[in-house]
Amino acid sequence: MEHAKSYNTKQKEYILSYLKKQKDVYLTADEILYGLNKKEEVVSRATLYRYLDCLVEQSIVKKILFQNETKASYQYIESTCKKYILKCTSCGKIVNTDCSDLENVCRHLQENHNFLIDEANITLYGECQDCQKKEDNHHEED
Amino acid sequence: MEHAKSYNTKQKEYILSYLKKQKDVYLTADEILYGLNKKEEVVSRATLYRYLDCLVEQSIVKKILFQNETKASYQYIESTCKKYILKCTSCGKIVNTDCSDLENVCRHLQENHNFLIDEANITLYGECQDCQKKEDNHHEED
DNA sequence: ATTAAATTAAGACTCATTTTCAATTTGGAG
DNA sequence: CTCCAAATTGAAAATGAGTCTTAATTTAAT
Repeated sequence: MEHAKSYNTKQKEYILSYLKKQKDVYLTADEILYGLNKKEEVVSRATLYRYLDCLVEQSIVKKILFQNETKASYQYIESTCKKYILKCTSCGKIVNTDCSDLENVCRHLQENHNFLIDEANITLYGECQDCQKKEDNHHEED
Repeated sequence: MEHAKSYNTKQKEYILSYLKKQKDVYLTADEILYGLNKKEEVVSRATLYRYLDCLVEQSIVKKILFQNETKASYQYIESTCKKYILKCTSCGKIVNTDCSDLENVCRHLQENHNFLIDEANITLYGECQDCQKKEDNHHEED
């Protein structure tokens, strides 16, 4: 009997419904607090963190600590159908994709490397198209 | 002229040569400090962090913040020829691989999704072979 | 040997997150 | 509905990784 009984509270309702409304966005705790405050749905920082942990535990919310960031980001899992995250290390832009080739690699890693990838938890870093173009321009200017 | 002149010091020598000796291991700042202390090659915490930043900047050392960990881990880049990291979320084990399928996906993402992946910075999470077996056993017992 | 610039160590500081604890809320039993 | 134990909350203190400050030391070029 791991989990105790759970009570419904307005704070939980505020937090979860706020996250559900966000589309394709990863929000930090501060951003969530700010968004809720604007709606006058005030929740304390401690409660937010506590409930986020709980939602992550239940696989309702995804928690990501992007490389080179100090704050964690959260997303309601069904808010995007695209699974894989590509994050640009230059401008920070996030591209969600469903690339089937990546899916196939996961199958390959399972079958040939005996490693079962958690596909809901893949983030690749690199440079987006715009930033690649900017790089090119800079080189031409030199 | 961005960078000032750099001096050689025994602290830098201690840190870099310690990292070079490690094979296929990712070490936290604390682990590096502990290792150096044992060798009586004492370096202050501030110096360690400062020099690590510098090594990361120069792409001599790789810095990774694994999901669900609070401390960053560091590795001398040439200490493994295998590029990609598979990390087991059950037991924490790290498997380094060179899987060419993964390499091909990176090419595909460049050619078809216009995203240039940083291949030196790929970590996938999942379950290693041993932990998958353990899971199976538990299910049989139920 | 001199000296300016770079580096160091120690400890103060920051800031995201966690913990503590007293006060409040929830929901089931009566 | 009323009571009450258990769960939850908010405020503030605590934690802990990493950064910054400062005075003292080291480096290396002259």
